[in-house]
Amino acid sequence: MNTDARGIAARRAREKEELRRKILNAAGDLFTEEGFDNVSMRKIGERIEYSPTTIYLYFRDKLDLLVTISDETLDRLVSAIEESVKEVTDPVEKFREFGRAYIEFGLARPHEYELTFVIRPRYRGGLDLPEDSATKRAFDSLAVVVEECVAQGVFRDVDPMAAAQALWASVHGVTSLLIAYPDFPWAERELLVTQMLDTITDGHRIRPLSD
Amino acid sequence: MNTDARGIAARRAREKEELRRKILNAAGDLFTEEGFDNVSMRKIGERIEYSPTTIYLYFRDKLDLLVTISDETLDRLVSAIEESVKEVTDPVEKFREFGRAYIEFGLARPHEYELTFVIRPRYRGGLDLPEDSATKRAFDSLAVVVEECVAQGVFRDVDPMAAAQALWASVHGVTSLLIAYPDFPWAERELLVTQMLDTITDGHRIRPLSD
DNA sequence: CGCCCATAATGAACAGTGTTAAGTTAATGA
DNA sequence: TCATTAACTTAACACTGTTCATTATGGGCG
Repeated sequence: MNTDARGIAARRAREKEELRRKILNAAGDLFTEEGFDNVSMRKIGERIEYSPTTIYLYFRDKLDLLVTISDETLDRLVSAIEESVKEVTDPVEKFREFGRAYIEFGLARPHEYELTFVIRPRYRGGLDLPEDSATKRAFDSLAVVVEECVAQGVFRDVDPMAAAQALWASVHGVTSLLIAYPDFPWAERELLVTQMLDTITDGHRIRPLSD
Repeated sequence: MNTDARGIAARRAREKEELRRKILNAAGDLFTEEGFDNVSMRKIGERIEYSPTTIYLYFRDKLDLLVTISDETLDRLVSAIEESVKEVTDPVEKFREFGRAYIEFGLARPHEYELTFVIRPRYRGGLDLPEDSATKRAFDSLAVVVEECVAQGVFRDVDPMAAAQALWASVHGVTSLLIAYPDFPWAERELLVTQMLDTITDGHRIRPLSD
């Protein structure tokens, strides 16, 4: 979208986009402050100093807000992972880094993470993976990393996609549980995460280091 | 609670308990049929042919229903695991069976599982582990199994509690994701689960089977 | 300039929610 | 038989997401 164009129509378009962003930011902030269910359209309206019904001129409904916000979170998660991973060359370490970066992102933004991976699917079933989405890209590149590990003879001949999905499941598990049960008597967080990543990585190895 | 006693007071107590169960069953059925958020106290009342407010004579609020039902689910989960595990003697296989039985239970009752491990913590933070709870018992015995694996020299000298929690996280991850994203292009379910459990188990081994 | 019209924003309303408090009914012990 | 108490219901409150008719606003055009 060209936001630099001049002229009246362009200014109007800019203003519209501006308010859209304002709504999105207010909603996002409120969702993370109070939790999705405790945020009403009226509260959002109040915060941006617009009538609640104005929001409906910019978003279909409350779920549309959730989806839009969580899509942005998804993009940021993928970016963060790609950023973390691109420095690592060894494929096995790269595999491990995918998991580490994922957990780090989620634990740094617990509310956004929950919004995206826990709340959203309960309203909108599928995490669809259009061919060009950042999510699909991330998944594919993780599968490629697994293939490299196998090709190098370090990993057993596992199904790369299944291995990628299993890693996702594990890191999502630890992330979401740590968020959901903050008062559970967890083992020291660093130990828990490290040990999990070690175990999964070594579990794929043909011949792991014996301590 | 003595439900066999005779007399008027006893009959009354029985009737009260009966209605309590009726409410619980109706609520539980509705929760799994329609989802927690889509079930209103009025709907529950309608199903049992009582006024909605009657429910408040038996349960503090809607959350109390959720907590009570999910506590029962938790008990059944633990029982199912104990049942599955008790036949297995080899500690490593036992460790694996903990995970397998957990996933099996969750996938067989997806709505109950979600209610217990996804929805409930979003309303009531802590999964508290009183000393005598079934949950605590299950966790402890899993940690013991890990200790046995270490003692036998099969597992590396990992922190048993961290290993138990990491296994929980992984199996919760795969269970909850499979439930939450039914339309995701998952690898074949059996393969995904088996490969995950293999990986985690082998990841703990000092000397795994090389493929 | 002054009118018209599209666009933006709003207020009122609807059907639904969880929950409380006052009111009604029915069964019991004295 | 009567008063008491437990069980249950009715009415209401404050709130929700959302729709629709209404009002304001500001730019294009005669």
